[in-house]
Amino acid sequence: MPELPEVERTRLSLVGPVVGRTVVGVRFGPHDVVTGSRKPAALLKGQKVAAIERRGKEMAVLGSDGAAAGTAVAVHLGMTGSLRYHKPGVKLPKGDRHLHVVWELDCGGCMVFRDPRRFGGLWTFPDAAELRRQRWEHLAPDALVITPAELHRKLAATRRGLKVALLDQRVVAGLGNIYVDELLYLCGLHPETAGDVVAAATVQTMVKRMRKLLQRSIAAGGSSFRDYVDGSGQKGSFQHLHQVYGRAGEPCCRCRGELAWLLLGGRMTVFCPVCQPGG
DNA sequence: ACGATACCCTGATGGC
DNA sequence: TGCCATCAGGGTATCG
Repeated sequence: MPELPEVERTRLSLVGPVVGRTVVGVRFGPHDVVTGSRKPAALLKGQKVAAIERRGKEMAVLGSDGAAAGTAVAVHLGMTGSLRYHKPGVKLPKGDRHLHVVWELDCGGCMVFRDPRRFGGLWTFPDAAELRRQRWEHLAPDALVITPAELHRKLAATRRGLKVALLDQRVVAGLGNIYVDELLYLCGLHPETAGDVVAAATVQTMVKRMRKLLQRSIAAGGSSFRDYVDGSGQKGSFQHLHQVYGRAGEPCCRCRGELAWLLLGGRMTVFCPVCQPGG
């Protein structure tokens, strides 16, 4: 469930306590969630954390080895993943089978990757350039960065419905089920509207509203449903501002009509048939 | 190129 | 109280 706003909150909350720290040890849980080298050095042992970046729903923890470039770890939170910093002295629960990787830092604190459902994972690369090339090359521009012209070009190239197209990370990176439904509602667009019939001017409005939506959610700490928390354990509150997601059968905020739902691309899709006509 | 479907996995939920 | 069935969903893979 972590989408762009939740991943960005996680990143922001980790930058302070983790960037600049040196990784003095790496411990692994019982499940292997690492693709690529599992050597401690590949997971930044002995290196300083130089930066934590984000593209779409994906984070990258970049190491630096003195003057030399360090290794790089891509982190995807999947559905239930979290990346958290724990202060020195905080005891991790014993026997937690969902703790997958613990990075011990020179401050005495640690960073922990936990993911019960294991839809997320870690990918190690020799350096940041390799990570970007191998892992991020196929991703579209980030939803906060993409220009209307770029999005229009991608949508014009597909006949798929907007719901399915916007969930595709090769079209725009960072949107998931929640924010796509919210965005289409804000734009008054039916989720089955074919991508290639959307006018450039409409896409321009869409990009504006998308940025506003995502930035508002980031400001509210993201959306917490069951258990999403950021890197410091903080919950978000944007779920209280959702207008359609999770509200099928309830009244539309605008017209008071009943919100409908459809299964599109295997995803529960909630929309207002009156305010989002067509399809 | 697209839609449909299955898979990965576990916690939460609801019925009995 | 407990046991089962069901469901959710991001990404990937496969089939038609």
